[in-house]
Amino acid sequence: MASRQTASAPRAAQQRGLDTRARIVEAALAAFADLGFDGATTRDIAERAGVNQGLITYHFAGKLALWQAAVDAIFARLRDHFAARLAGLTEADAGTRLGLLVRQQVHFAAAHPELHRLMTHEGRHDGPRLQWLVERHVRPLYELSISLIADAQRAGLVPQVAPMHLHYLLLGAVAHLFVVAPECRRVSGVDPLTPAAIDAHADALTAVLFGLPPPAVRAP
Amino acid sequence: MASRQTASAPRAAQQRGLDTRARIVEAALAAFADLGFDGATTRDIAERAGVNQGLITYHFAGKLALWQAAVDAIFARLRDHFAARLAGLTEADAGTRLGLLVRQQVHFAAAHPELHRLMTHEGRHDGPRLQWLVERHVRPLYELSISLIADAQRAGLVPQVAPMHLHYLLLGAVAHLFVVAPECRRVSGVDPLTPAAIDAHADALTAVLFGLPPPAVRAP
DNA sequence: GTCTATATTATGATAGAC
DNA sequence: GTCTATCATAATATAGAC
Repeated sequence: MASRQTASAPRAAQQRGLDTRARIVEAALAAFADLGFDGATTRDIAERAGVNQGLITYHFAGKLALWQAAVDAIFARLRDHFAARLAGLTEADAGTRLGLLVRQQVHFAAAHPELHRLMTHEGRHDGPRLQWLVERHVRPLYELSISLIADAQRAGLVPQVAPMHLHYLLLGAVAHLFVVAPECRRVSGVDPLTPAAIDAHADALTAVLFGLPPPAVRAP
Repeated sequence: MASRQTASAPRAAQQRGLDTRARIVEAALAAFADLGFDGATTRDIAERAGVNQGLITYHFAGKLALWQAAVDAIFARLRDHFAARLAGLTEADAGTRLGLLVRQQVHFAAAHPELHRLMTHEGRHDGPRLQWLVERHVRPLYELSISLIADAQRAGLVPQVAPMHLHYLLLGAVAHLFVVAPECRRVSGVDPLTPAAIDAHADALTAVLFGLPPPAVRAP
């Protein structure tokens, strides 16, 4: 990496650089999720991160490289979330597994709406950015999702329709409420980001999906 | 309106102006749905409409007024769609009515993905534009949706959860596939905008929602 | 590593010819 | 009604001081 110093260089300056880099990535993630690639400006990102605009060019090759770093960060967060909460669940039956997975998706979407906001920006135009995003992050998750849905179908837990449709149907059902949270607040008066509303949304989704009341094992 | 001529003025020029105006609104709708208010440029809109950029300033007070005209146009299309296809269905039972309504929403979202693309752009930031959008267009539709959901719940057709959650859950489930159609094409190889895929999505949604195979009465 | 200053391009809006 | 030309502003990226 261009900003990495040699082994004999002062550690303090190196550490400071990494912190700044992380703060820039965090600000970039928020900005890109809010406004999309073209809508977000490097000036705004620098301001959100509390640094000068010139520093972005120092730490990243350009706006695209910064966007890629932000995308990597949010997908890493997604993997961490599910690795931490669904580990050692391979022995549970397919129904319990899918139910918890769906609840965890709702909780993640509420805690990190940046992911779906980013995806709804990028998913609508084909091009080099979408190609990179799909090959690097989306495809593995999509294939995992499809195989889990097929498992649940073999167990008779969800309708026997094409898994692709079930996948996108669930994705939209899980996340749309949190993507348009300000609209929901205005039209209904309810803030969907409160813990009670998040749980209510997970309950609604599992009730619709399984035609049943929510499972006894609740998500943390 | 500033462009309206007096009664004695030539009708041909007036008609030409209205046609141009309509073409600009159409191009603006596509651009705003694709890129959002800030991302879309008046130059791009003028180019898509095949007119000069200066004409936009002549026909509309500014970018905001053009955006409002585009929003009015897509919501008028929504009302026309449902007025034409669900008229005289008040005698049908609540189940048939809700099933057909959901199928029609899928068909509309596929035929006019601009509506949900617009809403997912505007719904995420509060401000004057969202306020205008909600008060003018969203609130009446939201209240209609909530009352239809409550009807279906009284008939025992859908789970007894808060109608607001069911509303946003359905909206996302209906439209997300079409909003991110390019992503779907890349990751799954399926074009969601083909008639077969649209029907398959409607089938999947009704199967999940009612826990049943699709109804005998199919949407046209 | 961080900042200031600036070159270059593209935006929304306007003025005025036809 | 429609077009060309242009202004003022704000964008990304760069150069160079500290």
